[in-house]
Amino acid sequence: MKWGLVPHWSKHEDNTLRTINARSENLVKGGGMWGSIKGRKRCAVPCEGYYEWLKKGKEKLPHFTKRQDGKLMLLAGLYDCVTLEGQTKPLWTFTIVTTDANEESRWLHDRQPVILSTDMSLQVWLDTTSKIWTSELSKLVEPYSDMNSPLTCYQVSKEVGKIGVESATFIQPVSQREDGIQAMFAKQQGKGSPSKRKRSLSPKFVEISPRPSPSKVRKYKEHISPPSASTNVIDFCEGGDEPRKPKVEKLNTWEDDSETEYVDGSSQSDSEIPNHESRKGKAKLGHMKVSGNG
DNA sequence: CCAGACGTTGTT
DNA sequence: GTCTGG
DNA sequence: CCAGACGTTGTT
DNA sequence: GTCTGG
Repeated sequence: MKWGLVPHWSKHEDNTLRTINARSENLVKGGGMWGSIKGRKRCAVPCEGYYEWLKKGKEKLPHFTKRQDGKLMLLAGLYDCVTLEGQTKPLWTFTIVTTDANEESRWLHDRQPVILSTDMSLQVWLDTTSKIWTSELSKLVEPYSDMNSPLTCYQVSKEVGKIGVESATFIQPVSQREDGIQAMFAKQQGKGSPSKRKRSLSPKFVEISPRPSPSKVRKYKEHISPPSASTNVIDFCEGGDEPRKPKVEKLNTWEDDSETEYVDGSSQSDSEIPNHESRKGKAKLGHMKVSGNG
């Protein structure tokens, strides 16, 4: 299952219609490419939270938003499945529904994923038996306002924005990293030889694979990548109920190949679309399970 | 009728 | 798939 | 050090 | 190619 929904009527890979987000306004409005999907193929996307880049002039400061209670967040999503011409394997993809940012998070960005915070909302969203969009669903995709499940948001390391680098530590507050005790300690240790300093200053993350050169990445973006931008970058983790430390089962590598499991017990290899996309979506950081009918 | 469009966020 | 414009 | 940016109009 | 921000 890959982030970036490819509609089931697609013949070939079409990056312009591979959407990472679906605007709730367009679901409510009706018509368009969501018409044939929104009534039948809704899913929930579990994650620790989502990244958003605060634009401060020229600066782009990544922030992480999550539930204050530390439980997994469930985002409203749509999914689809298509076997493209010349392919044998079906391609499973999903998109995340966005809505206006609520007042509390508007300082950060004008959009926000739709968060399913109650059993009720989850049930309603995942119930596709009617196969149609209802006014009840339209209510669900309004800006987040569940006072019983408050969110929290804080700045995180800019490392998260680097191509080809992944770490569960990216969801930690920047105050505990760049400015914090760890960094101080690292600097002290490095006082001696330059080589030691270099080593001790950057164990903030584990570099999994060689970072491609900017030019390569640029080419890669131009030719292969899905929509050039994503607002909501998600770290997916294993499903579950208990709050826990982010557990990274399988970090992305440039030639990563992971399996996605589905509720029906089947699984699919994720090898076709290489890392740039997963890097954008971080959809392969750990395993993701998709709930819903189909 | 048929061909063509259908999307999102934002340079992560 | 489904709607719209020509 | 090295990844990433590298522009211009704007006001009409 | 070259500069700069982190």
